[in-house]
Amino acid sequence: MKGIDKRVALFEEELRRAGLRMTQQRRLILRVLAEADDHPDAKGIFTRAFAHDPTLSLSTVYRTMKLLETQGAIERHAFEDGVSRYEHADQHHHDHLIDVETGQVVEFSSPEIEALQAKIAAELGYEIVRHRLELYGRKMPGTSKRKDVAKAD
Amino acid sequence: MKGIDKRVALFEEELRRAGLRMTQQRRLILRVLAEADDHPDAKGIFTRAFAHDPTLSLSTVYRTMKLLETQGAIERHAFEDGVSRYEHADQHHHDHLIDVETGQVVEFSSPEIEALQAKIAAELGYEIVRHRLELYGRKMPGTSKRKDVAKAD
DNA sequence: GGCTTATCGCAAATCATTCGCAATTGCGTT
DNA sequence: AACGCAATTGCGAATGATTTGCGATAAGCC
Repeated sequence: MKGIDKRVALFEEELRRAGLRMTQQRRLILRVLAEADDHPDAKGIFTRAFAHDPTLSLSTVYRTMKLLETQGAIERHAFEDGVSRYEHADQHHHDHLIDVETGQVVEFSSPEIEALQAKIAAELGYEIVRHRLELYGRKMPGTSKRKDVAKAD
Repeated sequence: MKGIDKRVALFEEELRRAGLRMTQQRRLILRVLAEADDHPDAKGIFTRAFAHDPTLSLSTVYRTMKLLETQGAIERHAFEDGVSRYEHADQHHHDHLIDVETGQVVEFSSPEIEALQAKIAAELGYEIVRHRLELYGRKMPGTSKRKDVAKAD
């Protein structure tokens, strides 16, 4: 609740700097995103925001997501279900593990894997611009470790 | 040229076993796929096959790709451009490095990364069912290493 | 050769996402 | 507080990849 308003204000500044406007719908979508602890898709964001403002349109959600992405405020991911899912980008880099049964998304990061990726790319004569790493797994019985758990819709 | 016919024959057996038929169009698509050393999408496969049989339809290509995928004869990949690309599945497992400038796809495999993935998943209480690893990179000047290079359309 | 039904070609249907455009609304300026 | 204009919105239509319904065609078994 506290960090959210600050983030919205910061974003408004960035917009202004680019000659853009902080509209009611952008403010609303931003709030929905900030309150989300999962990886919602456009329709999911629209549904949540629509509850607060029934005049909002899905097009505006898509347009805003694109804007937020180019501004670097959010990250877009396309998992195997084909739709684009979003999450705010104020955190450290991480990859995703998707529970094939529930669709739940668990975040993780591994400097070792990143290092190996860079090494492999270098061996092939490339430098990495970005990467996509998704693990699709099934919960093992008996184990109960936790870490940055976030569920998808 | 030799292995192709054999592979087609093997596939025909599998089809028959499932009560399905080896049609002209399936034979043709299979041949196109076997001759491809890249990762073509449905339209690309259609174009190549259409050159040999102008009565072929794109629907048939899509239907055949789905069939081949469920039969495990091919693998489908959806890189960042959004379209599904296919490659025959008779090779060892590998991941992909995509040249962000040319779209060229380089294949590689890393037992170390696979091991790390399994370890990470286990720590989170999961066992991996499958994964998706794509590196997007840019060719480094001066370096000239090669390895399993395959270009996209 | 004939029969059954899997498969095909075609056009229409989906689905997520984008776009065109007229109506609206931020917001810097009076 | 009102003005003016470009940025933005909502809506519906357009897109592009992929799927599907259906009548016509052709595998494969007798």
